[in-house]
Amino acid sequence: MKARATETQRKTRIQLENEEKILDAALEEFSVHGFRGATIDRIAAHAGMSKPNLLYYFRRKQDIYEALILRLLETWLEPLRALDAVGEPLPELQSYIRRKLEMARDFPRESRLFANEILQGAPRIRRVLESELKPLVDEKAGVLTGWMKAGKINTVDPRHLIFSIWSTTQHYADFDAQVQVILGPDRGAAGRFEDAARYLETLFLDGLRPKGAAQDAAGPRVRAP
Amino acid sequence: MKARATETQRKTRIQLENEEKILDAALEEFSVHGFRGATIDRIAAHAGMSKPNLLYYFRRKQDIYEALILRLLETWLEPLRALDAVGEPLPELQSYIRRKLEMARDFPRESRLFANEILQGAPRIRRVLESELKPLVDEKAGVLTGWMKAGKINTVDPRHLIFSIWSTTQHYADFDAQVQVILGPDRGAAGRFEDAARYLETLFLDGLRPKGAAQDAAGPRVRAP
DNA sequence: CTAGAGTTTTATCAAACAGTCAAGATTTCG
DNA sequence: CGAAATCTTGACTGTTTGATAAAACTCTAG
Repeated sequence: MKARATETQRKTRIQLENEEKILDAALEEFSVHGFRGATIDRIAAHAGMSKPNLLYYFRRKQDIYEALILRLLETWLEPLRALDAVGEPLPELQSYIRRKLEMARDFPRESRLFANEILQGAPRIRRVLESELKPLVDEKAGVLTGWMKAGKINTVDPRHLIFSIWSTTQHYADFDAQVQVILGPDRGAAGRFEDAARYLETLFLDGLRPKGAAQDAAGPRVRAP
Repeated sequence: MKARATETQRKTRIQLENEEKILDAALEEFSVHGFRGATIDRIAAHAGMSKPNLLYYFRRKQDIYEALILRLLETWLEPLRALDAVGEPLPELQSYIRRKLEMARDFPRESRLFANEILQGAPRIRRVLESELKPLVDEKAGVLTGWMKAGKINTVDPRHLIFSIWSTTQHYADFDAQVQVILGPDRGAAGRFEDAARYLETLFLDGLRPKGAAQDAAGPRVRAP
C-alpha cells in the first residue's frame, strides 16, 4: 500500500528523511519567490531528487506549502506565548524583543515565508490567524493593558505596540538585502545583531527624546500658557 | 516607424494612456505575486487589453517590472530626502514618521512591491540601492548624528533608527492582512491610521518606560559600580 | 531468502507561459 | 479626404509547469 505523508501511518526512515529534505528545499524557494513564483522543478532540484519522486511524498504543490506554513506557525508564535504576565513588565518586554530578534537572525527564511504569505493577503492562513493568532494577541494585549494600568509601562495601544515589535525585529530578516546595502560590509552579521539589539532596547524603553528635554518640546504644537 | 516605450520620442495620447493602464495593472499583480509569480496574461487581462497589445508597449515582462520599480523609487525616497537638517529635530522626525505612515496608507501596493523585491534579495535594484539609497541614508545619518551631538535627540545608531521608522510604518501596508485580522473590523481604515500615528509618536518620542521610573529598572544588567 | 511493501525513474500529458508575426483596424495629420 | 503612422488582434511557437501512469528498482520483515 502507498504510504503517503497525509495518511496516519507510521513513517519509514526514508519517508522522514525525504520529507525533511523537501520541506527544507521548499522553504528556500517559497520564502524567496512566494507560492506562485516557486516551482516544483526547482524545489525538487534543490532537494536532490526527481520531480515525480517529490510528488510521491507531496501530491500537490499546495500540500508542500501548507505543511511548511503549518510547521512554521508553531515556532513563530512561541515567543509571544512566552510573554509572562507575572514577570516584571519592562524586562519581560525586553526579552520578548530580544527573542524575536534572535528568531529573525536564526530563522530568516521562515520569517520571509511568513512575510510573503501575508503580503499576498494571507489567502492560505487567514483562518489560522483568526483562530490562533488573534486570540493570542487579544490575551497578551490584556496583559499589557494590565501593566499600563499598574503604571509599569507607558499607556499606549497594546496591539500597535505588538505590531511595532514584530515589524522592527522581522525587518532584519525580511529586508536583509537592504540592511546589508546600507550598513555596508564593515560590520559582520553578529555585530549587526548586537547593534540592532542595543538600538531597539533604547527605542522601546526611552524613545528619542533626550532626558532633560521639556515634555512638549518635540511637537509643532503651541505650548500651553 | 515603431514607437516603443524605450525610444526617445514624443509619446502619443494612446501610448500614455495604455502605458498607464499597464503599469497600474502590473503594480496590482507584481505587488502581490512578485516577479515570477505574476504573469503577462493576468496583467493584460487586468489592464483590459490583449497580451500581444500589451507586449507592443513593453516587449518583455521584465521591462514592465523595471519601469514600475524605477518610477516607484522616486516617490519612495522623497520623504527621507525631505528630512531637513535645519529644522527642529524632534518635530522633523515626527513629520517624517507621519509622512511614511501616510505613504503606507495611500500607496500600499507600491510598498508591497518594494517589500517583495527586497524579500527576493533585491536582485533587480541592488545597484540602485547602492548608488542612490545608500548615499542618501549616509547623508541623513550624518544629520541625525549632528542632532545627537547637539543633545537634541537621544544618542542611538542613526541607521537603525531609520530602519525602525521604515519597518514600523511600512508594516501597516505590507502586513495589512494580518493587521486587519488582529484589529478586527471595529475600527475603519481611518481610525486605524490615527491610532498607529498616535502610538508611533509615543514610541519614538518617549518609549515605554513610565515617566517616574528609575533609569535601569528595566534592564537585567548589573548597575555599574 | 524472498514476497510484498515501499521507493524511484522513465515516459508522458495538458495547461499555462513568455514572446513572435503578419495582417487588419484605427488614428493622425498634411 | 487619403496616405502614413500607429495601434490591435488572431494565430502561432517553443518552453515550462503541475501532475499522472506504470514499469523498475530497493528495502525490510518474516
